[in-house]
Amino acid sequence: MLVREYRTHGVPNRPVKAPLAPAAAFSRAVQREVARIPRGKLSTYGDIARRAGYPGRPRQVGMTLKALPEGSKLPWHRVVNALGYVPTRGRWWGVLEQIRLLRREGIAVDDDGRLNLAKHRWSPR
DNA sequence: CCACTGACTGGAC
DNA sequence: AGTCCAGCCAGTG
Repeated sequence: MLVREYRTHGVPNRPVKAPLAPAAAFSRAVQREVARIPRGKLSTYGDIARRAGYPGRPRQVGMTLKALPEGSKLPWHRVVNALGYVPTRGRWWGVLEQIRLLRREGIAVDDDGRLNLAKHRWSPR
């Protein structure tokens, strides 16, 4: 399975000895946290980054999700931005797909991708 | 090497 | 409530 991974050197409290080593740990941590989001619930890039142990790295979470393989079973669609809408930046059809998947889980999303984040935002126990 | 672009966020104003 | 901006860091040209 091809999953592009990103370096995490420079992460506060988590110095990486070999700067050129791919950060498999980052990718794995992110995927682990995304996998925990229950059906019908939402999370944000920032939340995932924090829970994965990399606070302040929401952008890298986005990069990791973007790099997921086509048939990934990960509920990547449950991750939206902190402003409460499905991110469009740098994507084309992924947006419509994400909206479709969210609606299928009972989350109301308007055609512009806006949704009620406060209502569905998930916090792990 | 420099500039710019990404599935971002929190704080400042 | 909107806009700006620094921080973020791998890729690309």
